Amino acid sequence: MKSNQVTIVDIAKELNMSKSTVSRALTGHPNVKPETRAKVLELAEKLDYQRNMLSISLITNKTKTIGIVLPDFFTSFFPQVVVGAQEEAARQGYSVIVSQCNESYETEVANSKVMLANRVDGVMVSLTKETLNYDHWKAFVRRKIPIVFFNRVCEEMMVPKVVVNDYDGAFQAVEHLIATGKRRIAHLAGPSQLVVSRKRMNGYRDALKKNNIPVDEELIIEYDLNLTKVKMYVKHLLGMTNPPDAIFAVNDPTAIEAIQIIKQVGKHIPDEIAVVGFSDNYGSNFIEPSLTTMAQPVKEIGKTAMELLLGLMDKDISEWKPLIKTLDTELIVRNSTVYKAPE
Amino acid sequence: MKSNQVTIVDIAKELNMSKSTVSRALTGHPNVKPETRAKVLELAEKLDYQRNMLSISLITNKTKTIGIVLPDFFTSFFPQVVVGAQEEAARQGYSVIVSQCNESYETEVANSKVMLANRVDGVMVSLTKETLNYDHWKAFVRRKIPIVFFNRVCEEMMVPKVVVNDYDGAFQAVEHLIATGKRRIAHLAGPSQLVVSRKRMNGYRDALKKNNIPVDEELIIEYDLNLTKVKMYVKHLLGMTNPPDAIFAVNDPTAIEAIQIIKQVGKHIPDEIAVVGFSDNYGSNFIEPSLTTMAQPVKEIGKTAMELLLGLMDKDISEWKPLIKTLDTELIVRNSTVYKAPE
DNA sequence: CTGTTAGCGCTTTCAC
DNA sequence: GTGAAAGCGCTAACAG
Repeated sequence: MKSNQVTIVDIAKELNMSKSTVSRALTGHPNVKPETRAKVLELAEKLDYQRNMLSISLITNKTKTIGIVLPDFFTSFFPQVVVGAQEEAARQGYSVIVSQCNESYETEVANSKVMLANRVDGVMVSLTKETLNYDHWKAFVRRKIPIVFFNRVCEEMMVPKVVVNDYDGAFQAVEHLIATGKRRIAHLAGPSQLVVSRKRMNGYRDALKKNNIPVDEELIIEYDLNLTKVKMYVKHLLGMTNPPDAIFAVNDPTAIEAIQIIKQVGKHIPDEIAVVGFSDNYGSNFIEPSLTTMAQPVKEIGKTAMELLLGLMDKDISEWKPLIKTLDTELIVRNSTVYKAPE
Repeated sequence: MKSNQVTIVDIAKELNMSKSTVSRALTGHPNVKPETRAKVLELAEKLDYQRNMLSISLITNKTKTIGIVLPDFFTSFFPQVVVGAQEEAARQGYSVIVSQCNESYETEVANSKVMLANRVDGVMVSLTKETLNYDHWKAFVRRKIPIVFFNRVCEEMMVPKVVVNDYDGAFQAVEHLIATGKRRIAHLAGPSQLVVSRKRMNGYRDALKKNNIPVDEELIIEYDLNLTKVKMYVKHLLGMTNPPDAIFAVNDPTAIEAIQIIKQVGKHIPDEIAVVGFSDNYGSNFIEPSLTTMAQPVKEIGKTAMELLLGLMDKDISEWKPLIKTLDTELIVRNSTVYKAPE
């Protein structure tokens, strides 16, 4: 089956010159007679010639393609990260292969193989909540393919990472609750294998301690982020003899779920129980009451990770400093902690 | 700079055999002595050999890669479509390059070039709201690269398309409003260059006509989907001497925006004014009041489009029937049209 | 069963 | 300035 794409040979034949000349004309090589170049360019334009990156990649051993591997596409978080990353990649002449893993470790491994087979020049990775083994990513380091983690990072690998100040964010969020008069603050935490979960947990604990509020382990529920379980947890918390007066949730979907349960039960937010989330996902501003949350600079995360990654491109592996970029979160106060009547 | 990846030559040299034998062993060719194959496979495993798809693609003129071009990543709609599409692609051994265009025609054109340069085997496309010229997509047809449109389709190109029954959906949505006793139903419509906008508009008009409700052009506002404008439109509608008692919005973000304005103004939903959206995006179920909407089978759309596309792969261009697959929407009745107290 | 050869589309020496 | 030849990593056609 003959290709339908115009090649350099086609142009060379048509113009009765060598392919090297055509190639030179096309790539802007200086040693070409202007007249020749013009002829080539004109015909290329006319025939709608497109360079075949495949062959170039084969020669240069570079594909100008970056792989992005994500745990999920469910909330607005990761898609927005992709937007930021893709913009930066495009700016530097790279394209992007995205795959999401449905939070499955197996899919993550499979996706990493796809990236390898497609010879990406680098990968930007956020781990699934199941991932405990990193061999498939270490393979990239072994092959000297740059890798940058973001959000859900792998602590044991000495490669660049982009995170937000989860500890500080959680700390601030909890201090905000304390400032509004709350004292029994529960924490719906994420699974401890995720660094973000642990950091947010620590921020939560330290904020309480700093304010001389004893940490009540009964108020801390660690779960696997399977949202269907939130109902049970919230009901349990509300049914305690000494129930919490606030909930700090590890992320917005959890917080939103919690708000809905609390409303069903008929408790008043924020007076009886306040809620704070994390990330400022799409929807958090229009749930009723609107959700107070720590906003993450989503596009910025994508952009930064991509910049870091592309910066590694020409460098030797020895220069891959395990640089950790920490971006700032921002507290967005909404009605789930401080009620403000609409104007 | 030497590649860091193990090649067939490396294995052949190590094992002291020809590269063709190694290649055959690796690809499962029958004519290889089991013993030889075992040796090759073992070493390949040990050296962590990965086939270079680039060279194979160069030979076969197939990349086993599908491009997906989307107008935006803002709502949950397109990311979810990607999930469905990617699953199906992976199932059939294809990987996927995704790019989103920020609703910009120029970016769409640029992205189409990237797809071409990367020699994708096919593309799945949903147009930006700006796109009026389709030359960049027609180039794919000219090169016999299969193309399938979905959601925001190009009517003038005779290629397969995946859509939902926008007309029927709109019709049903409006009839639902009428069934709840509404008579003055406004329509916040999308830009008329989008087929979906026109179809939903027609469904709206016909539902009114069928129920002997005169179409009042003053109640129809066509806009460019720039959400910041919704406030003005809704205030205008509510301020009319004979204001509408319901709004049918072209999509959920518009409807959600409208609900927030209506609440600000202090009108009661759904009694004074009901609202219906389209798509059942993430968030529509937990806005207060929750949004009645026509749900689209998102993942199904992605899966179907990918199936259609991959089905075209071995076919000659003459067999690309301009098949249009229409998937069904489903009315989800929530509190923005029929108030139901929580249990 | 295995080895040799040619070639995918392009760039890049090395000649002239 | 331009052409000829080699080669990126792999497969396929042709010999043995």
